Amino acid sequence: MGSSYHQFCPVAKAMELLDERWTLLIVRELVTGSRHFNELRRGVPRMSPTLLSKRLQQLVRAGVVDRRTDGPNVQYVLTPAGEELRPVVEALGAWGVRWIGELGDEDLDPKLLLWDMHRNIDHTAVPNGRTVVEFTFPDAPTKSRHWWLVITANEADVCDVDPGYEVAVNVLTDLRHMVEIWRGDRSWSDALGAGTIELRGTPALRRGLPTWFTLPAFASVPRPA
Amino acid sequence: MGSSYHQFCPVAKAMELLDERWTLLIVRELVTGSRHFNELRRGVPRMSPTLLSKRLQQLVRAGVVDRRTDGPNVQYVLTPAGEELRPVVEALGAWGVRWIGELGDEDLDPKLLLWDMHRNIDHTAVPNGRTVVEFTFPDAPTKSRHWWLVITANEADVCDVDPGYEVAVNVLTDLRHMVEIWRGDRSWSDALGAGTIELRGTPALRRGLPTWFTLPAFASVPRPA
DNA sequence: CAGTATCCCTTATGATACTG
DNA sequence: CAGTATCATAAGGGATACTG
Repeated sequence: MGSSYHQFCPVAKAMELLDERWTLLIVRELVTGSRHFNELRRGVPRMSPTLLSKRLQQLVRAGVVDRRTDGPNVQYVLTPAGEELRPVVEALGAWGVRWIGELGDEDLDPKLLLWDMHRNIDHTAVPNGRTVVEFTFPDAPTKSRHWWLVITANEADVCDVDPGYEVAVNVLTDLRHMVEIWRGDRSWSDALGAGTIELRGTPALRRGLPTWFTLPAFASVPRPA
Repeated sequence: MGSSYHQFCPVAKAMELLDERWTLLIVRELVTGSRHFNELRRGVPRMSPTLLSKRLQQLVRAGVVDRRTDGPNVQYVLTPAGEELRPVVEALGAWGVRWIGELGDEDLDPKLLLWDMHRNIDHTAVPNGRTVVEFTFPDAPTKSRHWWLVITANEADVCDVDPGYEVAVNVLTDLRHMVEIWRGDRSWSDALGAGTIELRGTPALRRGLPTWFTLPAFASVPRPA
């Protein structure tokens, strides 16, 4: 646990738990719906598993997370106390998207982007059967230039190798532009109009694609003038 | 500045700035209205001035705080971006007061308590002229057992030595109980009824005293059943 | 009042490899 | 899948004293 501030103020008491590196990002992952250890890892890929494990234990001890085991099965679930951290995460997201606009190249992780998109798919909007979306980031290093999202009725998988299925739509854009759309810094239609992003596929599928994804909540936060 | 999470998520970007030790407590102080270096210090007494200075510089660089100089006079003021951290601080306070109830003895700092009370006085409720409130914490070590609040029309001073003026009301209670009232864990009337706190003075002044202070915002947050 | 200057030292955490 | 084990480094930060 973080060391004490020696203050009775609830802000200080809350931060004793929450100001440690990574902690609130794990809460964010849990709020987003991740439950399994390796699922959480994908949301915080730069964190060592040792540290993730330690943080989860701290959150359990703090009463924020419940660790449920069912045989070999392990789940991490937010307690009521943890669930009430959602407004904190949302407030931070809203603030961050308004006031920390500048992203470094270091912040642009295609794997993280695809991971995030894959769990925000509106399956009711995607055509029936199997739909494959290919992402091509011409500016990315060779090995992280191509990604595939394989979407079925109630699942979606991220691939960094060609799964071999027919591609419905190919999304061509610089990684940064795709991230900007995803964060709500720019709308699909703006980016398409400006030509910073290109969709390849049948007109119907190209028109449909932007509706297949539900942008994160903070994307709709109005930006400062 | 805190090191990068290498994530484009605004929660992560926000936390790169805010998850460093003390940072959000300084923001809390600024939100509360403190402007001067030594005024801020009193709100985070366990922080070394070097570190406070460093944090303030970080906040200035991040565009959250504006450092204004007028000759020898220095003021730290929240920018619009900083002002918008208020909801974050409030969300943390509301969460903390609901879910981090247990205070260690280490968290009970009488100086901090008096400092916090002194800036939350409703001067319109206090009798005209000079009003002195003495606090006696029988459980505290000798040197921090007695405190005085000297309230005048538009000022209030905290003293740890008897200022010599006539005392209007003497508040007698364990430090912990006073903190509980201040945090809203318990109401004045509850505590008075239970006898965990005692007021000495004329009936009118004793009745009036609870109205002289405006409890912090989080005090009114409903607690979990 | 508004900070700097040092100094030491713990401990947090990144990196990597490994296990049931 | 769900973690543990180990290690070495950096640096974060506490304490204290001092200055214009």
